[in-house]
Amino acid sequence: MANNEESLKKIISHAKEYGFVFPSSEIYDGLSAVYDYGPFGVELKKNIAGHWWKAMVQHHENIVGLDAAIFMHPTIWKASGHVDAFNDPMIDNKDSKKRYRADVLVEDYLAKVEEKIEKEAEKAAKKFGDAFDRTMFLETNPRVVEYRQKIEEIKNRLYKGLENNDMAGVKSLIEDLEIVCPVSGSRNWTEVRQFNLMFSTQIGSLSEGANTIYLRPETAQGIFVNFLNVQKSARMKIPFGIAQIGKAFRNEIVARQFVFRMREFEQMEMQFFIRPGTELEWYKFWKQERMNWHLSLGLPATKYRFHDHEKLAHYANAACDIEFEFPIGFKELEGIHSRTDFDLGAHQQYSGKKIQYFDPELNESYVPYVIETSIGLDRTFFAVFSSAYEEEKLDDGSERVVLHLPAILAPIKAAILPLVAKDGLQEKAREIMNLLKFEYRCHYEEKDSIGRRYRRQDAIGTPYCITVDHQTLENNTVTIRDRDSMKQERVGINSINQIIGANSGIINSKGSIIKAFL
RNA sequence: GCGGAAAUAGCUCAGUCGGUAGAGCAUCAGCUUCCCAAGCUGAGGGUCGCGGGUUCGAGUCCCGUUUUCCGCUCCA
Repeated sequence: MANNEESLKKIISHAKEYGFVFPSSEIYDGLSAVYDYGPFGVELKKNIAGHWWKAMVQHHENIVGLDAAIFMHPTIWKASGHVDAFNDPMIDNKDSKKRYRADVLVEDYLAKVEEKIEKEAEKAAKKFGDAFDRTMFLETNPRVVEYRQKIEEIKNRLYKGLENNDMAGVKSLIEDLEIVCPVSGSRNWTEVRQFNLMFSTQIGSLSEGANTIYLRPETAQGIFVNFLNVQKSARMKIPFGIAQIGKAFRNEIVARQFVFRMREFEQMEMQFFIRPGTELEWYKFWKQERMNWHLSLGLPATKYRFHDHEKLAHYANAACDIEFEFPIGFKELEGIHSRTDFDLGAHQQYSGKKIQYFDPELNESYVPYVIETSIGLDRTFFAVFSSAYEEEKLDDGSERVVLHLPAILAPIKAAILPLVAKDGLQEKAREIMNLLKFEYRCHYEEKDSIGRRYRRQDAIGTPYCITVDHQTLENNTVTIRDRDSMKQERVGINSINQIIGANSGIINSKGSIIKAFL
């Protein structure tokens, strides 16, 4: 564990020092759990997203893309269950460290008062026997009336507080009632906090009456509400999928561990629509298909594992995670869920619009079932970056820091380096740079010794260094250096393009081509 | 959110008893022209996270706060 802590720190430092990831708003002390991607980070991230998009949309004829807006109609979040499930006021007891729903604490208190009324009523019933009129008693007995007034008062304050988002009011209610923690028995409470997972903002001018809308907490709903648009416009037949890459926002209580859990993050999701009854078959298919994609990146297979969910979410009838061994341990990287017809069904109900598919083979209409694959782009970045990082001890006793990034994902595909900055080598190197730069992101560098320049490229994961030397001027050949083996080969200038192209396809770190997606 | 630890240059860190802000690496300019970092010369870069307090004087002591890491908690 100590080693992992160390390695996480080193990875964060490296990410910052070499322009991959910066803490957000750093000059203002930073913003908790928000990060910015630097010049090389953005390239790596875009390459990951592009690779995923290709694997999903380009390589599967029955998957199409979508880019839905972050703002969506508020009712969508009612239909999806996000509003109800994540709107609770919470309070912690500082002594027992237990967390409670503030409204439940108050309701428990009310239940006790009700009990007292009940006891009074029982007592009176015994006393008066057959002559006891319960309704009359409840309305006239001074002690009971007092209790009932108190209940009304408390309820009023509670509901007013909840409705107006007045958490301080709810807190003072708990204080006034002298509610104690059932565990510690103390009244040492924290403030009441609304644990709403969703960020909200207002849309429309205030004069028109502002409406609260939410920043989407997942991209999936944008796909569901566009189901018919996509299916009809692209003439899709079930089974088919809709893929989307986009930002989502969650107001996490604890958002930590570098880019693993951020408040603003990017998801790559694909919802696959199928015939009801076929979901377990497709679930199995996508489980394997997605794992194949991960393995095609060439990171060690031992770093991946499935984690099947035993406790299923309200919408799912089968679910698993693909977990990756981050420096912080095995954690969720991607989720694969069989969501049944929960989402489309809910939107059909809430919108009042029929969301069904007419299946010509069955000659009937139905609400399709859904298999979801949802992967965190930032997490994939973290997975690739952290497992690529190596402090390598070399045979000559020296050390280098190298990122063994899959060539297809590397921010810079090749560095063009004149061996020395004279004798016309620079001009020749520029020529080669101009040949390559329209096809690949390349880097030209003439400063410092050649060895130092190689190391700099190693540190940002550039798979190839192309060195122009005096021989280049004579016979148009260059040396091409492989990042991982540090071996060099002399090749003709006109074959460079092909070499980079072939190897910046889908290869693993050892250089062998993975066939799964070719 | 609770508890613990930390915060000094881009990175890693030193800074003694409270007395003028330091190093290595990195960066930049030049020299060198060499196929795997650490050759030479020079330069830039810091309100010591931020705000108070104690003191003649605070990077150093005290309080608060922010951020980060760890544990707990939470997590569709």
